[in-house]
Amino acid sequence: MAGPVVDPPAASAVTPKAGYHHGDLRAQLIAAVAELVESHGPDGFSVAEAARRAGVSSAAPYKHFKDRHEILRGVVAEAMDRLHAAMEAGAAAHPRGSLEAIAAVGLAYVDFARTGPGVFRLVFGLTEGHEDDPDLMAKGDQCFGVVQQAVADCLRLSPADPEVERRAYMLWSFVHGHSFLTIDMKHKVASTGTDDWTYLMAVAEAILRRP
Amino acid sequence: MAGPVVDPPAASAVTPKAGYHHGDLRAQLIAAVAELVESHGPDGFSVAEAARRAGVSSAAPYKHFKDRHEILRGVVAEAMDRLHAAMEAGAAAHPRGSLEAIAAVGLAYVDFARTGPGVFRLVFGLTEGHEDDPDLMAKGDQCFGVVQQAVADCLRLSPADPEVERRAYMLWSFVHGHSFLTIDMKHKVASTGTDDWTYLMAVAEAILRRP
DNA sequence: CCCCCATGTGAGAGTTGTTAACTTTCGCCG
DNA sequence: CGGCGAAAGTTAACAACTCTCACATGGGGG
Repeated sequence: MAGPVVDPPAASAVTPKAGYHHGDLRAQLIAAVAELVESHGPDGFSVAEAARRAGVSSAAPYKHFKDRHEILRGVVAEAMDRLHAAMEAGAAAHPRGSLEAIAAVGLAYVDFARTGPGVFRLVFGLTEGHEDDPDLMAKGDQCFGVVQQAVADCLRLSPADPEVERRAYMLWSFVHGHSFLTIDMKHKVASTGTDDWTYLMAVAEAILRRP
Repeated sequence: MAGPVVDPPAASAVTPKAGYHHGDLRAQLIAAVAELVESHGPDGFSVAEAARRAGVSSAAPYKHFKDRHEILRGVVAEAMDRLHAAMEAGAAAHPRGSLEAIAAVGLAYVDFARTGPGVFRLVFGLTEGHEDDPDLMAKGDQCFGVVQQAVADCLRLSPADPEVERRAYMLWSFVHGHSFLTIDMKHKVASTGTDDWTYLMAVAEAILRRP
């Protein structure tokens, strides 16, 4: 790729290092890359620029990551952890088995997408050399697990019940689709006619209170 | 980027040119890029490699596209046309206003995603310099229009009716989400427990046969 | 206290994006 | 029919980027 990747080649939110040994480079690189992905799209980042932002030479990142793809994977892993935590928190904020708990999980998902559309798309668009990174797959399953558990609680069934899996999948498609559409079409917002919470409650009700 | 972008640096499905003047370079570049995106991810393509595949010098593409982003946009535009056509065809294959017509539109969508996951993701992940390319937005609206029309027919209301918009959006979220999940988790397929058609019919019914 | 190795630096090879100046070919007009 | 201008290709060049290798550094465990 040619041309400078960013507008102000310096200046960043990640505070640079202190001495020769950085002490926290790996995390700072991930933060810097997340920022870049957010502002310039998934292929609008460069290892070099991330290094610059962290205040290290352009070769330093390769002590922590095999190649640029591995950095992306790092960003995704971190993001999925955050997503998982947010979903758990959403569920925990309401009585177990309530529809509210389910809607809250969905809302956490949508909020996650809206506050970091670039990273969100990265998370679900990663298909380079890591189609089946076991670590990422595990984290993905962990997230789905939250939905599954909430649905199981609501239906008073085991999480492994096929009926639970079916409805959890339905719910997730819905939330996932809404998240994507909502960040793709920032124009014509409020296509739902209502706010997210009401919308998600309606969906949860429709999917869970049926034969 | 470093390193060759593809495995066999030559050999391609797009047959190279004939004489000095290629005659069809623009289209062949788009085809080549679509192939690359499909096999190496959205940022796994390079203008140079696309040119190589089309049998021209690496500067030739710039006679047809301003920069690499414009090539991507070309790929997306072509893909959206195909998607739109497939959706229309799906709707046309069933009686107007039937649930089947709606399910068929959804199935076209899902099939499109499945047969070209890379391009599909590209279509809905394009956020570089063209967040609001009027041409692409128009094509997007065209696609949503098919859903909207099918829903309107089914409910016997005007496509502009807010109720139609609301349900069309719901339906689209669902289909969109299912499409994404289906290509993301190729593993644990058939999470729905049924085939796509049955699934989509159930969803259409649930969303359209309600207060 | 000292040495070791994880973590940094610098230079360099190879690739890419993009532009500029050129050349070739096609079709059209006098 | 000749030539000419625009469209479409080529080569050359530059800056940036990825990634490697040999070397430097310094903090923590023996």
